[in-house]
Amino acid sequence: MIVLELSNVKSSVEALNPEQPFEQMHFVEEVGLMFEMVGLPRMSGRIFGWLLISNPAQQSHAALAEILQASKGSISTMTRLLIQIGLIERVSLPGERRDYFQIKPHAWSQMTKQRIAQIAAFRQLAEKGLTLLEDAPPHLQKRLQEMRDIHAFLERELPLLDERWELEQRSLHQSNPERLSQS
Amino acid sequence: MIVLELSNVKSSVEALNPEQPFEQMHFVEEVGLMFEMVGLPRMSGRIFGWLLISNPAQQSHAALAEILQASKGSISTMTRLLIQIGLIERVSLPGERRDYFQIKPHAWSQMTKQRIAQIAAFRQLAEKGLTLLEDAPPHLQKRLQEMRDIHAFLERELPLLDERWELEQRSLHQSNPERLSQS
DNA sequence: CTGAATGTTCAGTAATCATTGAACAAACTA
DNA sequence: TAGTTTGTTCAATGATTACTGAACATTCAG
Repeated sequence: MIVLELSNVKSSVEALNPEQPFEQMHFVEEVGLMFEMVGLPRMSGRIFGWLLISNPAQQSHAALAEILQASKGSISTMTRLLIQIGLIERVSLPGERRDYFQIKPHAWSQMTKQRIAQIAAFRQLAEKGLTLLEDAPPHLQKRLQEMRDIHAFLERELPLLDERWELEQRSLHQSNPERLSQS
Repeated sequence: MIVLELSNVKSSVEALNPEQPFEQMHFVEEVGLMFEMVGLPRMSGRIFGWLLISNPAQQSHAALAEILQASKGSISTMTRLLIQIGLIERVSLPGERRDYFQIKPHAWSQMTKQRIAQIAAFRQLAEKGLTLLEDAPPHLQKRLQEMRDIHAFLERELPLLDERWELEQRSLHQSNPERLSQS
């Protein structure tokens, strides 16, 4: 007879108000759907969604599998993906064998960088198209010129926008240093 | 015995330099792959890609099916999708029964608008998550606050960026009025 | 060493999504 | 009216992708 000890794994959900878990899982599902809309696997979105609201912020491999009702394999693959695209990170506590995952601070500027890369790819495609039309009448070239120009514009401007965001954030945290983390 | 009259349909490709078609179809495939990366059906990308380089810029239903080796059904569904998301438009010539499609001018600011809508959805999700954590310690809320704040920032700034683009374009075309379409 | 705990990899499957092709509809011609 | 052209819809197929679960590592404890 085998008795599994799961108490440590369940606590994260059951320690809460019994009304909460349902809403939490609903949130997790919604993040899953959003990720799917952006072209990422739904399960990667579920993991990310849970890490956004979990307590504590660090969650183990096993805890994720238990709460999201997913196989170990799935968790392993999807956390690898999320780490690779810069949205979460692995944290290992000293003296602990198991790994934990958490949302990576500034995960979002990582996403912005990816978007910029995509925009660059679109600009390059437009340029490739223009070389195909180099002998064509100008009115036929216009379509691709517009595509190239707007992507070049965004490629130039989005990094500046990101920089401005970083600056705003930094100055905000200076005038308000760590007040949030006391309570 | 049935004889199909296809000559009118083939002309669009065969009228060109015999080296070109291969490169053209390569371009079309690349656009297809890009669309797939962004989460849209590959065939919709092929149609869009061909409409970027086709001569004339307007292409009929039948011409698209022939050149892209796709079924009528596929073309019908995918053009509907592309019209719905604002990337192409249907043009009908007076006295002609068939419809033509072409790249919609300013297709790209349409795409920007969609991106902004997606960003708004992410911000709303973050807010929903924050209400789940309203009684949680502040350090747990930070993850979602960062998510909300950056998306609110982009939601505010991207429309301004788009406006600036429109302005730049308009002033460019005033100082250089239609010079491109003479040649 | 053996056994337990933790992760990863990968072959097989389940589910999803794009695409086809045939049936249908509408609009014009004769 | 019947026949032709043009386009749409939709059930069925094919292809792709996510996901599982079992086998395989690795590391620690005894």
